Amino acid sequence: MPELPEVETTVRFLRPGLEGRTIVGVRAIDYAPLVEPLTPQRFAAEITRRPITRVGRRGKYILLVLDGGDVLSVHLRMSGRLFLAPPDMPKDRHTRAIIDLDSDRALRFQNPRKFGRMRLLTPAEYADLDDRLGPEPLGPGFTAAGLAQQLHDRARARLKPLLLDQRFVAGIGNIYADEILFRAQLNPLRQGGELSPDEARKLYHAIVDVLREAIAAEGTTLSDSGFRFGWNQRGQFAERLRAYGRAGQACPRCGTEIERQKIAGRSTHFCPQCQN
DNA sequence: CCACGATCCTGCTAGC
DNA sequence: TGCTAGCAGGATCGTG
Repeated sequence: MPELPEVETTVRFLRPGLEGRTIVGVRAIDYAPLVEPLTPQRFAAEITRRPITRVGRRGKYILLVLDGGDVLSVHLRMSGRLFLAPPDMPKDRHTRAIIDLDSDRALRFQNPRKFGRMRLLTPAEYADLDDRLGPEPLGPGFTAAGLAQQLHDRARARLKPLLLDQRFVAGIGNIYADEILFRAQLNPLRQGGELSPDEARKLYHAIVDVLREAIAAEGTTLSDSGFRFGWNQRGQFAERLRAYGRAGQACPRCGTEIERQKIAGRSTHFCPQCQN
């Protein structure tokens, strides 16, 4: 569930409750890989008593910048939720960590599938992470000319796996990749190098516009177990999806049936008529 | 360089 | 209605 718009929505709701607060303890870490390579005890000891100076996002990573410059990064992967709750709220079976603060809220991490990860990074380690990620699609460094160059550099790769590649552009996942290609009227099997300058520009604007609109709608919640932010609120973008999850339904642009096909190992939804 | 499949996990649901 | 196989928003690694 969590792609850039969902992570950004999460960050916006966490920020007021986290910035300026100090971590006073860590509870409920029930499986080691969550905080590897540290042990849960070591992880807790390392972050306890440290003030949070800033809350940010890079791609799909949530970043808590600690006093001194170390970064606590949180990746929600497929099923993670991160929210502020009363410290004494009973933990359910998906609660994987509770970070206590010097306030009346605690930061709670829920993660049914245990794919999510938290890591304490030194500034140098964060710089490495930053280097491994492509441009922020909503940042000043992402331009139409830059994207055209990147498409040239990755000329033989298909568009769908390209958009999913976090080194290409940071933050796009399966839902928004399909929505972006629908918006740009590009077939997911097209190769980066074969796009005309006009098509590359369309792709650029589709990336920016779809992500902005999804953030404005506070993300996509597809099911009861899907993405939530704040106090269990749902995102509103699901009702505005035009390709993802709509296999067999009429294309909202031309009426042709939306097709579903496995590409890059991921279910891919597109209009065979107007994405050609 | 690129595609593909396996892997890490658990919950949900489509189909029988 | 009840069961179960297969699929799911992510990322990484090994193979060909």
